[in-house]
Amino acid sequence: MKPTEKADMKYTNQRVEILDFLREHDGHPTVDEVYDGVRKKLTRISKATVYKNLKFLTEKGLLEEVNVKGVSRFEANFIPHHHLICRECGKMEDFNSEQLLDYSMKIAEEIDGFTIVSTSTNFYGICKKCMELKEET
Amino acid sequence: MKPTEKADMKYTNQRVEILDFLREHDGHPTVDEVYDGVRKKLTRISKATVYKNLKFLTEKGLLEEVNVKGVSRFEANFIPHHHLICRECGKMEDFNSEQLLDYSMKIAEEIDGFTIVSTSTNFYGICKKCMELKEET
DNA sequence: GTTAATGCAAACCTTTTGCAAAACA
DNA sequence: TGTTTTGCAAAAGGTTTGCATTAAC
Repeated sequence: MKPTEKADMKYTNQRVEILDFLREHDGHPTVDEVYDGVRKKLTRISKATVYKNLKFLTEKGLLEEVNVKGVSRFEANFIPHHHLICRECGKMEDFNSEQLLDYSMKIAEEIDGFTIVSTSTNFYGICKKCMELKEET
Repeated sequence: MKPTEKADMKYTNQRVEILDFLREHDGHPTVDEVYDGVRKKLTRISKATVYKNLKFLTEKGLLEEVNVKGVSRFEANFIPHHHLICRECGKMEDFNSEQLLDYSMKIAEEIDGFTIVSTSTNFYGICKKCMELKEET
């Protein structure tokens, strides 16, 4: 959590459940997945509330929005990291490499016209499951 | 262009103009920017045609779709490269570093459960223009 | 001459908004 | 109690689809 962004916000049940859900699911859930997940505990939550909170929490800096194949996904992991992305099914996993972060930030020093504050590398390929499906045919 | 993807497609005026436009504009145009740009030459083109073609050409592998702040953007540059992304305005520029590509692919060799075929690093920060705007206030 | 692509309008999401009621601090 | 947030329903955006017409090969 970014301390500077704490501000005056109310920790409603809905908000807490959404944050908890995202902290427990690091597979970068979509809006619908968050909605379905949170609804198991808060059966009466509306999708508008999910939308409002995902937007709000992203603006506050408590969540990060990423996008794969045109679909918004959310994550609560603020430790800088990389992503493994399946070109077939859109699945997205976190991948850590301190080495690569360091290397990228070093390269960032050469960049003009942009003040770089962070980097993240996407690794594109095919996940195990999709690979197996391909081999079957 | 990926030769394997050439297949049987018709090179209509609309399609050619969309491809040309994207090849001449490496600033990762949005759908609306493509539409506005192409309409200067083909005044009667419909937005549905732009949507259909952007989708079709992306599936054929002639375009790549990227996403910044929830907005789809398209590019025709298939030489592996990185991106400089402004967290303020969403502007996106290409950035080349053969070094970093090599380094990332080397790291990719360690990855289990994903067969990695390419990598791309995003450099996040603030562009010159947004930085100046911030300093004014 | 066939087949594929266009343009228009309608249909379809997905996301946002307005507002009274409820929940938080 | 005052302010923020919720939930609902309606509105707004963005994207896709159906189909007759037109263009490409």
